[in-house]
Amino acid sequence: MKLVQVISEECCPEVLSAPLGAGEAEDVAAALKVVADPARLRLLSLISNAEGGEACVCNLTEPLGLSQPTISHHLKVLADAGLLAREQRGRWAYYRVVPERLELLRGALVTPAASLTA
Amino acid sequence: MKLVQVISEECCPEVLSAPLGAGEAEDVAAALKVVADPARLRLLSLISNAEGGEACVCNLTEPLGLSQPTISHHLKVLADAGLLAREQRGRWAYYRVVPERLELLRGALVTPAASLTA
DNA sequence: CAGATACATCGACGTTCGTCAATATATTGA
DNA sequence: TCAATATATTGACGAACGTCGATGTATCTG
Repeated sequence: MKLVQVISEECCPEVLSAPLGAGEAEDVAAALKVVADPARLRLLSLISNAEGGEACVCNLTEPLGLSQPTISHHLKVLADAGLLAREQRGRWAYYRVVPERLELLRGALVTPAASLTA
Repeated sequence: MKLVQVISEECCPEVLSAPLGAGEAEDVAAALKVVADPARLRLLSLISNAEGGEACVCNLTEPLGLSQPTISHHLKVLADAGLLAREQRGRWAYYRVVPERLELLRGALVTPAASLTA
């Protein structure tokens, strides 16, 4: 997961605003790929709607119906992409959504018409 | 590619606004997966910035450096997802971006804070 | 220190996906 | 009708990805 660094640094240019270079396209695609997974979308959704806006792994394993290693894996992917913040408290690891990062992703999908409207 | 129908019909709920069900998560993920590919992002970008906002396959093969069948494949994926409109004129097939569909995708990634601001 | 709990990492397996060469289909023009 | 052009479809291959069981690591408790 080396893409993560790239994502954190310069992602994401608006796809429709100017012809996308090969490198830019890969960066944006990598960033979108993180979110283009049902399990990870549900994790974002569940954490965002949890009490206090945060949740530990133990709260997420059951509702998703996936194994604990799988949940941990997805949380790591999301955290590496900057979409989740991780905080260790005792033996629990609490995750919370980083909305700014999601907004950056949204920005990549802006349409020229919508930009003028805003 | 049966997902296409689903996408066209009811996609996409806001991920962070309410706990996402398994089915909804799969729908949104499928819709995002269409866009989470470097070649398809460049196609959207090139077509959007082409003269008249449209382009035929012959104009897209060279700049992407991919084979004609691969370009046709990606165009079909994008068109099936409703992100591109296809029009046959003579022996050429012209594609143009459907901005509304992209906006729908953006809507799925809205953050609660951003919704209030808007 | 020993056991239990919460989470991360590792290694492996099956599936999905992007890509291409080969071929099929369709439209134009001579 | 026949050749040429533009695009779509098919079949196959390799790489990437999601998933799991087994194991490792860290923290708390008695």
